[in-house]
Amino acid sequence: MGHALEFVRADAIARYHALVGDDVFFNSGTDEHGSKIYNKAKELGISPQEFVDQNVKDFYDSVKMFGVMEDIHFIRTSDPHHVKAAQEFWKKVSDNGYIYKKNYEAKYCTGCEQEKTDSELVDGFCPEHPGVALEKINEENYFFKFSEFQKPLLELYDSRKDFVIPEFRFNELRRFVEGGLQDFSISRLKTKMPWGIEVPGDESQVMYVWFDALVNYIATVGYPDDMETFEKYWINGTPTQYCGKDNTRFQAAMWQAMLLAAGLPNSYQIVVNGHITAEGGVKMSKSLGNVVDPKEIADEYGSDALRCFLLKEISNFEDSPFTLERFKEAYNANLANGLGNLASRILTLSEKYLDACPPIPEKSIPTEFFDLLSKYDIHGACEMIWHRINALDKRIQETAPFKVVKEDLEKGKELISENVLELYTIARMLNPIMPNTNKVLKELIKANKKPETPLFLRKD
RNA sequence: CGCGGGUUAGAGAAAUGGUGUCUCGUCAGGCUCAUAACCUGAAGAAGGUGGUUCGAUUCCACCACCCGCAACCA
Repeated sequence: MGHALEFVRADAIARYHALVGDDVFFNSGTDEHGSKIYNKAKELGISPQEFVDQNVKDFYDSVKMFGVMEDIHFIRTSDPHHVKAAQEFWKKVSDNGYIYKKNYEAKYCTGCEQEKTDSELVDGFCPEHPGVALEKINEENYFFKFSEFQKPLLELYDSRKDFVIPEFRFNELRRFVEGGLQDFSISRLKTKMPWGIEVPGDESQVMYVWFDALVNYIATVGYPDDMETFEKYWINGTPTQYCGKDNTRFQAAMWQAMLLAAGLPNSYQIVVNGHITAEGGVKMSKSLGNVVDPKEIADEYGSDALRCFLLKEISNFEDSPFTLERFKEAYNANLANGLGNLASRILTLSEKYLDACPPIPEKSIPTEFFDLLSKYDIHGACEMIWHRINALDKRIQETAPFKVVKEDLEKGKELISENVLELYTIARMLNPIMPNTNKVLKELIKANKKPETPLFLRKD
């Protein structure tokens, strides 16, 4: 579900930019390297490549499932182009003197047959094998001189007031960087973890997964082959990254340091979402049985309904709960009783009394709406739409065109036309939020036809 | 005193230094164009203690509770 949230929010912003005429390059991708993938594939008895090839289908499915823009670019970190980009990037960073080889001491739990990080240990022991002493194993890894980037990063943060959205995440990040940075291991011995991108000039090592994965942001816009596209969208554009709050450091600190190390311009903005939780703010987890599958929601209610919930009911940046109960409630209120019913009552009148759809003005979306979206206040933008929906319902009640039209046809037609036009504006504003509904509603209005079946059927 | 976030009606959210807004739910009334929908009205709320202020839900301090993070899983 968290994945769906990021996908849909990024898509809404991309659609907003497209709507105001910006040239949008919208990208998403999958990390396909790393030990998790490798182990899982081994478990299934297939090659890692076969495994990720299978997984990628889910990803393409979700484009439809979540109503994501069809011209989205999609990068896989196992793409040859990405592999080349990652190696090229590595060389750049290495040539600039920010990569070195160092002995790396790992703690290995013989009980789990796994390396353990300090944060995983409890009182110096593996929590699952508290009696078993940890073995220390040594290996040579490549390290990235992250520590040298404290100052440059802080300078970057100072020079870009809105570099990380929202502000409180930015503060959090700044504190982290101010607290001092340590160099990171960025490679693994191939003999231990063969599924990764080979380190240039060293066949015995592969890149550590996040190092290669982060490069996808520039690989997708052409780096290093198509520098024209790269220049257009990365150097001269406003490359904006979306991530969950758990990913802030990787995107807003490490990746930025890596870009500096390679002598490339930084990202423009990092937008950080909160997490979706289950009932009561607890984590969604299979063991607790509180997982809600976005695909099931989209199947039953449609992608627009899912999007509407994720964009309108989920907080912009804080954690928010997603439960089936809340979803249904919101669906019935916002879509069935609200938007759907409103469209139905207006279009029934217009089909009956108007000869054709009244002339539609070229532009009618208020600039305040775009202002909200430019600040990533998607929730606020939705509030604005639903405020208009409510106001229109109210106006119909008060002006009673259904009554007036029987006494004074011309006056009644005038009232109905006004309502149709307002409905059209609402439909337009739905473009970034609910792209299908935006289309369907505009078509109905132009054809002066009431919906044959309810736009959003009430569910009990 | 490791860092950060949160605490607003029964539930979920928003805004705000001066009548506290929205959605769901509850109660009463209205309308009939509409998807048993829609409109109006009512009841119902700021964790605690101090401080700044003419005035604090909003700013500050402290306390309580909840939640993230604390770096090689991304």
